[in-house]
Amino acid sequence: MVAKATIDDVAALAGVSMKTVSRVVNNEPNVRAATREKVAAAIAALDYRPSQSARSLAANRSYVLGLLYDNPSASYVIDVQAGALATCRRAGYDLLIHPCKHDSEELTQEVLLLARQSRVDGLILTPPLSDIAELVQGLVEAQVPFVRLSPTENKAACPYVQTNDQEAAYDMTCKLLELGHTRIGFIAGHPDHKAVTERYLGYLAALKENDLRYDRTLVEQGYNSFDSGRECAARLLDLPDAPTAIFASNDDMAAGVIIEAHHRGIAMPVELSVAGFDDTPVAHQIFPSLTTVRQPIVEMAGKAAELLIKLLKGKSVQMPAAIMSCRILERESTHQVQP
Amino acid sequence: MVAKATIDDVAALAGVSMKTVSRVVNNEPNVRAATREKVAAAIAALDYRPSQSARSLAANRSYVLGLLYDNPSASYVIDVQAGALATCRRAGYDLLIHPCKHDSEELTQEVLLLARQSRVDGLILTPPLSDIAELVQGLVEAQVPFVRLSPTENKAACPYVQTNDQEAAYDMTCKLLELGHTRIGFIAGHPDHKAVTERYLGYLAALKENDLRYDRTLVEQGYNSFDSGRECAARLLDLPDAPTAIFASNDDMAAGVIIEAHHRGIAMPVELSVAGFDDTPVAHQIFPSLTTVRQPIVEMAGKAAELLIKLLKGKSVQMPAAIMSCRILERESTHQVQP
DNA sequence: CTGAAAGCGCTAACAA
DNA sequence: TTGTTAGCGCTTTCAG
Repeated sequence: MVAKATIDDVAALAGVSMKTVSRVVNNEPNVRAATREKVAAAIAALDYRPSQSARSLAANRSYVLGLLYDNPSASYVIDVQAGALATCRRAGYDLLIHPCKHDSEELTQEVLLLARQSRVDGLILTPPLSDIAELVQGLVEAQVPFVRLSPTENKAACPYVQTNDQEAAYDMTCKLLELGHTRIGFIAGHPDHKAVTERYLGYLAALKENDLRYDRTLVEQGYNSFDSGRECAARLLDLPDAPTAIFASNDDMAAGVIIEAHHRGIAMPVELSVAGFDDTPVAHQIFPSLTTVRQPIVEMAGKAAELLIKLLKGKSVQMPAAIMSCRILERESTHQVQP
Repeated sequence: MVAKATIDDVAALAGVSMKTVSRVVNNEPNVRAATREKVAAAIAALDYRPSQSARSLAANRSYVLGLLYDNPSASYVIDVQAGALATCRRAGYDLLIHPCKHDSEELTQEVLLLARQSRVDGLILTPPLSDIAELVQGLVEAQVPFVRLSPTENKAACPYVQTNDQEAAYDMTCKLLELGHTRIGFIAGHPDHKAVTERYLGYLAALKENDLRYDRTLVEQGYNSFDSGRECAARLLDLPDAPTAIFASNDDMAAGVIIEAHHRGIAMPVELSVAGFDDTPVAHQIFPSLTTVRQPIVEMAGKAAELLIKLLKGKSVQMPAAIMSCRILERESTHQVQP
């Protein structure tokens, strides 16, 4: 490897002090335009690249954000990563990923270590970690800067980004009602995953709004997985008075519904309408393709990283920080109820 | 944040020198057991955590590995990340993710920057980046340590990990032949993605081995995506003498085949057998569930990280470094040919 | 607007 | 087996 130029080399070549070079590199004010150009030329000539480790040690910041998640959906995680990274790159930050177990005993300690070792300057939490009270509490106490995606509790703890997904669940339910369905099955999300379970509230609100009585047998407890969706669907379809539409709290479970219906020879969407939530890749790779809700995950994560960086710069961030909109995607799996 | 203890504090409390503490922390030899314990006690008492930035600067290594990828399959990327991270954690490393564009002009420069800024000590390249000659060349020249997953070219450049996936493609084709299929359509992978396109060789070898003449019209050029798979399927199914089985080079394209067949009212697997490759989540979320090939991706990535860390420690790594085995998963989408 | 000096917290090289 | 002395390459502080 070619010997790397240091800030001293640049300073010498430009005929200025180290500090001036530092100012130019960091876009600090108080440098004459002419000086700035001279330094820029020297930097270019030497192909100088600041050492991150030296910067980190001296400035006591790593210029790295940590992304925490415990989510089995690969597409969700990839989207969050992509959004966060896009912002990071623009701002000169890198992203350290840190998958973990939301039910681990040592979760808080493990995460605090990241900050204590000065590996990350701040953290982005995604559901269901956004709602782990102990973790949130621990970060607040240790004064580690962080932002959350889709938290449902203790929203004052830190800035956050969320969507109107409860409203979208309401709209989706209304759409099914408009199609003439009166018996709409619902598959709830994993109890530990608040952001998903709250979609249930949208379902309930829509029923109430339309004066439909709430039938407890139409609601099944799922666990966000394909298999759990399939099991819930089996129970719903076994009902003497089975639903004509099933709304699952996420796409994986909705896919389970569709597969279970296929195996029973139920024609979709004519005999059964199915709706999901998330617009994961499976939603359009399945037959019939799934009517679902798309959240702007990439944008949310980008916004979250943006808020975090703002926070790191000491700027105050007003809360609630950002609420973004979901969109219903009507595809093949929903249909007018049959007489 | 509580004032963090430094190595000096530990040394003072333990009544030894800074260097001895350093030795204990880094598990270096030449410390008496008693001293080691004394230091360990002091570390525990102060809850001392070494600063990564200071370590990085002094030792000139970041203890961070970089993971490079340009792969649209979320599940593939997540699996690679999981495998690499598992190894990293055991070895005290962190993982920086770096998605990029394999056809970008500045790819090599951009990647070299990561190493030059001392952000990463070494890199893991995944397909299709494993086969970007300029990038590989650039890393070799800059003496940046790296390992590759599933490279097909210039294998002497660095250690690598691969699977016997060409053999698996051969086996899968044989399996279809055994089921009585003689007209087996094949959907090739994206030309830029060598690791996928080479599966075609397995298909060809199986035909040859079984004395089946090669029919050019049965082979379609796909681009790894669901949509391209669907388009290829449409062309194959439009053939006057359409195939009774279609083998797609990956699951996304196979899913496209299944959906296209559904829309044409073709009963699967009775009228058409479909096989894929990769065992992505869609493979079992689709109807009929997909017969496919599972590569041990998590293990491969773990092994790759292991090799890289070995390399960083100056140990020599023999090449070819590791070849891992694929497994065919027979599910619902393949069936005896109909008379 | 610019610069000199003093570290950041650790490891490396060398002594003892 | 242990300790001492120098830095690593930057940013910060404070002086000009």
